Amino acid sequence: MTKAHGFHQHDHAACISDALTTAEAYCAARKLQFTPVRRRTLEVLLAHHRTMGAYEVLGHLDASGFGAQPPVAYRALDFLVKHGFAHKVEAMNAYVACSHSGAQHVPAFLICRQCSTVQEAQIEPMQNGLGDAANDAGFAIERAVVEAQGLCPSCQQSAPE
Amino acid sequence: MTKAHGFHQHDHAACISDALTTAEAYCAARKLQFTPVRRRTLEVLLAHHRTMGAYEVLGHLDASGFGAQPPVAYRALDFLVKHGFAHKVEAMNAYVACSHSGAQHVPAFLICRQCSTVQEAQIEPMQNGLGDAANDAGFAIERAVVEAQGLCPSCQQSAPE
DNA sequence: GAATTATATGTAATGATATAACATATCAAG
DNA sequence: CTTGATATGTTATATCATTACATATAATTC
Ligand SMILES: [Zn+2]
Ligand SMILES: [Zn+2]
Ligand SMILES: [Zn+2]
Ligand SMILES: [Zn+2]
Repeated sequence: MTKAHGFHQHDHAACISDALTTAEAYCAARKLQFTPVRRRTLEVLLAHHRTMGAYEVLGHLDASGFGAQPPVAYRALDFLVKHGFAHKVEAMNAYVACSHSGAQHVPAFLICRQCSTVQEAQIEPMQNGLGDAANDAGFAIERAVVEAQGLCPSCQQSAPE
Repeated sequence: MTKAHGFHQHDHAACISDALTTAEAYCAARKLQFTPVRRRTLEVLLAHHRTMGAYEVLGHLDASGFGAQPPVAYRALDFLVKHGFAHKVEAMNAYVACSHSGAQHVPAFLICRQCSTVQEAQIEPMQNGLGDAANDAGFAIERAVVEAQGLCPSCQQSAPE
């Protein structure tokens, strides 16, 4: 089975299973608790393979027998984001599974304003001009949010404006 | 009078008056309506010289005799953002007056996680690796959000952790 | 300059996103 | 087994943002 991954197709089943295996191994190595609700949250993000709001994720967790209140989703999502298994897309207040699981990276997103599809890209940490600005200011960067908004290939055709 | 601007001091009164003059001229040239509520909103952002939530801005507008309901602030802020007089810091759901008023630019922010001070920097649009990723994907970038989170110079001393 | 259209403002109601606080349960270490 | 740390569940509340609609002002057309 294939499914859209960003703007292309790919083997979705393998993609899910790889990401779960990677997360499991990462947690085992660091003695992090990859608990059922955290695992299920990652599964939900991976299965949908697009950005999801916390309440949408929560609906799936509730349906799977976990708690039904917002902190259930927010805590699991915070765990996944903290350890790099998922990212928060700040411009959408939404979450997405990481497409480069395992690799340490600065995530960057291409967000289509028409169809809301999001593709994760990788950028060079200090090669974006921001590093220079931070050095000049004496600012110590810990995390970077890089999000581009525009039109994806297919939406450029349907809305050529 | 001087006031913190990002991480340094500067002549704040001149900074406010320059930005208002620039906005006024820009609007006059394009026949945009720089109405009292829009002007006051920019004044409020400029006077505080830091990020402000929409409801905090709304409080000042209400106190100045404008409407007291959220759309009053959101509409004025949207106008300012649309025309480049202010920016939204997505990672904080907050707004800040532009520090480079008049110049067309891709805004980038250095956000201190401890004191919440935000400094605006400028980056080269297509020189940040994101341009390459977008070209590869056939994605047409219209707008970019670039926000670095970390510790500002003074907070590095007080929290050297 | 009156009629028409577009733009802007004010308000009420609601929706969407996120956290604080606290009780209970489970896990890790001594 | 006891203790302390971590994780989960629930209630309530805080914070951010929009829809819908009425009224007012500005720009355009005749
Ligand atoms: Zn990633
Ligand atoms: Zn699209
Ligand atoms: Zn700016
Ligand atoms: Zn600081």
